[in-house]
This record gives sequence, structure tokens and C-alpha cells, in this order.
Amino acid sequence: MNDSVKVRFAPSPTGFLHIGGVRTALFNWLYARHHGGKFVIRIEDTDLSRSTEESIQEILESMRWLGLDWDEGPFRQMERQDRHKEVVQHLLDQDKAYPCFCTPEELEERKKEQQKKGEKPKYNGKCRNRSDRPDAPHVIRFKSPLEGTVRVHDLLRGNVDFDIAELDDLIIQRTDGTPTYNFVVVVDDADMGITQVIRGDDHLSNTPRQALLYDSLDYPRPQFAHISMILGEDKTRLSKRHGATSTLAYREMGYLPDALINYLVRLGWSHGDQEIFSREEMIKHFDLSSITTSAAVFNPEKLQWLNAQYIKSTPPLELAQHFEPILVQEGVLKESHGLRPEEIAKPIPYLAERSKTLVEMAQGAEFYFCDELVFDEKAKTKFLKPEAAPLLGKVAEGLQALADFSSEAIETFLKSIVEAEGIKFGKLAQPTRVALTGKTVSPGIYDVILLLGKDRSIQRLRSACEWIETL
RNA sequence: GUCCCCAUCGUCUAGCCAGGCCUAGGACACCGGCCUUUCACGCCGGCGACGCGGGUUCGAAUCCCGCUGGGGACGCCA
Repeated sequence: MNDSVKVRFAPSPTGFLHIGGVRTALFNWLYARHHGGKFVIRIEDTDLSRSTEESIQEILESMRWLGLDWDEGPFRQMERQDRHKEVVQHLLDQDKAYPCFCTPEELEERKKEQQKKGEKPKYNGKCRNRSDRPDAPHVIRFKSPLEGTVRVHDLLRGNVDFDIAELDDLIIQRTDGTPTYNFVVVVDDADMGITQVIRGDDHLSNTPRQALLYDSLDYPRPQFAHISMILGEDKTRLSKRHGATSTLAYREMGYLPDALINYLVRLGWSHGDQEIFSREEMIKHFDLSSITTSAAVFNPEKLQWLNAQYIKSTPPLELAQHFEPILVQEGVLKESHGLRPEEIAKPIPYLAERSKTLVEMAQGAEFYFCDELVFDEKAKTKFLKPEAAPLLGKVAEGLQALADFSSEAIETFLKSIVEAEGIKFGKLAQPTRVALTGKTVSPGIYDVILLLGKDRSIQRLRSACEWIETL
């Protein structure tokens, strides 16, 4: 293991993990795996009012489903409070931080005034030099330098300069004694020995503040790489309205983790013209230098196409383990079905090339797994008509007599009927399809018969005939 | 408003750093055709972009400046 690389994914547990977060996690994971370094998960839960245990579990479950394994953690920042307090005290002792007694209301009012005047809203430094220490609620602010520039070196964008005058004295500890993000992120990254901070570019403007903190704490700064964000179709930040659905929702919609990962890796990263990457290939080729810095729009159609590719190329038995929960979810199978993976995998070869999601696949597999066939009413009235009955009867009879029950034999047999009757193949295939599957859409008709087996096929054909007679 | 980032087909991107090989390549989507027992798959073809204006240069998608546009940040959120 390469000790010189250690990266982290640091989600805040204030909701589910969405696509944007997954991509940040993925890039960190790939960076660690490519360099043989370590990937750690750290839960940024310092906002007590919004963090939930449920979110933490959902985030971790998402990571596991996606196969993004971590080497250390998950650490929780709240468990490191003593350390954070110690560092705050250290800053206080060195006169690099100070208590501020301004109330939120006061601050709010000043902010409004500044905005009215067209100024950048900033703390005015009121408590920066006050010498009294009243026994009143207060926050701790970092005593930022007043002038100069901070140069942040970004691995993807080069040097970015910020005017210190744009910054103000940020709060590092709240009134309730808990530390704030910009402060803990510095302390934790430094303590944990994080070497590269790869995160969304919404953090780029926080970086000068953090850089200043690193400097005044005498910590070496890590390297920074700010990747672009993923935008919704309207080109605004991903939100609940967009594709910012929970990662686990994609699982429910029938997406494969590999497809999602593959889709996401190509958002902002490329390796020539290659579109499909195995994990090994991604790890092998992943490189910060082939990352684009412009924002990417989330495109569900391409994700769906990739999903279809993965459904087609994943071995049936392997696909079965993802397919089974979807079959249950879609009500095709009962939770207590007791079927072995081999049995679940049976219809997959016939369904894979016509399914974009596992949900579609489950619907297509209904005829195979159900005991009682459910008919599509339109299909029934259109194809199960009196003139179809004799044909269906002949198919049933012929199948009964078929010694060699193979796809080829079935084909030869069905074609012989078509020839004898002097009809088009579709005239026979469609009613048969409806009789066997209840739908007008299904795998190839020989495959359907083969899949169902002789007895079930004959039984369904017969009951279709019986139904026609009741007309 | 201030600061920061970004800018190639509708979308993801290659090309840009080391200017000519670019009448700009690939992929998704879309359109047309072929295949065909349904739906698909697949195959073939088509549509479609260097935001604008200045420079630098023999030559610019590529370098520089400005503009415009988009995004982000400006929380006792992360």
C-alpha cells in the first residue's frame, strides 16, 4: 500500500446520497485504488440539528451497493470533539482566534445593510479586538489576516488567487460549543494525514479560508483538486427536483451498480473514445490529468443505455442476484419464493437483450414465474379470436407429440403448420404468444415455448382455446 | 451586488497544455433504412458543435485580451 496517497469521502448525513456525491466518492476511490493508496470515509456530522443516523446508514448502504469499499472509517466528526476543542483552545491561546458576542439577529441586520449598499456581506470585526470577556453566549471566530492574497494551488486548475480582503473572520465554534465545517475539515484532514482533497468545485471558494487555517495551525496543506459539479437538465445545481434522487432509488428503478458507476465516471473524465469500462480498466486508466473542469449535465438516457449494455453483458447467474430483489419488489415473486439462483437466472438470456432496466426485465419475466397468467385485455381481444383456436389446438397437439423438445425442433414444427395452413408466420406466432405470455410482447416464440416447457405450454394453449370457446 | 470557476453537436466527450495531421472524431438521443414471429438487439446511413469580438501568427478549436453566457461561493449548512 502506498502511504503517500490517502484520500477521503466526507459526506454530511443530512439526507440521502445522490448522484453528485457518488461521483465525488468514485473519483476519490479511483484515485486511491489507482495509486494503491487509502480511501477513507468520514461522516461530517457537526450539524447536530440536521444530521441523522438514518442518513448515515443510507449513505453507507449506497456505497456498499456501488462496491465503493473503504479502507478506514467511517469516522464521525462528532466523536472527535475533544480534539477539535483542543485545537480551538490552541488558537485562542495564540491569539489567532477570539470570542464573538454578536447575536445572530445583529449579524443578520448588518448583513442586510451591507447587501443594500451593494457590498459583499462580511463580518465587520466588531469583537476582534475587544478586551472584555463577558459571561455571555458567544462563538469563536478565527482571526484572519487582514490583507494580502491567498494562493490556492488546484491540481486541475492551477493557481487560484483570492484577495484576503474578500474573506472575513469565520466562525470556528458555535454558541453550543460544536465546531463548524471549515474548521473541522482542516483539523481532521490534517490529523488523518489526507494527502489529496478531491471534492466538488462548490468548495473552491471555501479553500482560501481553509488554507489560511492550515497555515496558522502550521499544518502542511494537502493538495486540492476541485472537480466540476453535475448539473440537472435545466443546467442548475442538482436538487431533489432533478436526478438528485437517492442512489438507492436507482437500485429500485432497476439499475445495475456497474452501469451507474460507468455512467458517472464518464462525467468529467475520459480515456480517449472509450465508453464502457470495467472497474479494473477504470482503476488502471484513472488520472486527474484527464478530468475536465467544466460542469456536466446529467443525462438519464445515456445512463439507461449503459444499463442495457451491462444487462446484456453480465453473466445470467451473476445478474440473478440483482434481479431477484427486483422480482420481489415488482410483485412477480413472493418474498418466500424459495427459488435457487439458477432458477432465477433461467429466463435472463431471453430477456436481457430487450430490457433496459431490471424492472422492465421483471415485467417481461412475469409469464415465466407466474402460476396464473394475467392477460393484457387488448392483446386478448385482438389475437384470441375464434379463428385462432384451431391453430392453437394444433400447436398444443404437435408439441405433445414432439420427441425432441429443442428450439430447432419447435421451429421446424411451427413452420410446418404455417406451411400446411398457407398463412403468414405472424398469424400463428402472435396468438400463440398471447396464449403463452398474456402479452403481445415477449421473447422469441420458440424461446418462450422452450422456457415454459412442454407441459406448461400445452396447458396454456389449451386454456386459451377453452377461453375462446366461451366467446 | 462582490469574488471564484467554466465555455466543442440537444447531452457526455476527443482534440487544446507542446498552433498546421480538424472540410473537428466518438458515444447517447433523434431521423431514415436493413434484419424480423412481437418488442427489442444488432448493422448501415443521416442530422448536428469550436458562444461573440479583437489580437498574436504564414496559419488558431487550440495562445492572449475583452464581452457575453452558464455555474458556484458569500450561513452559528456541509
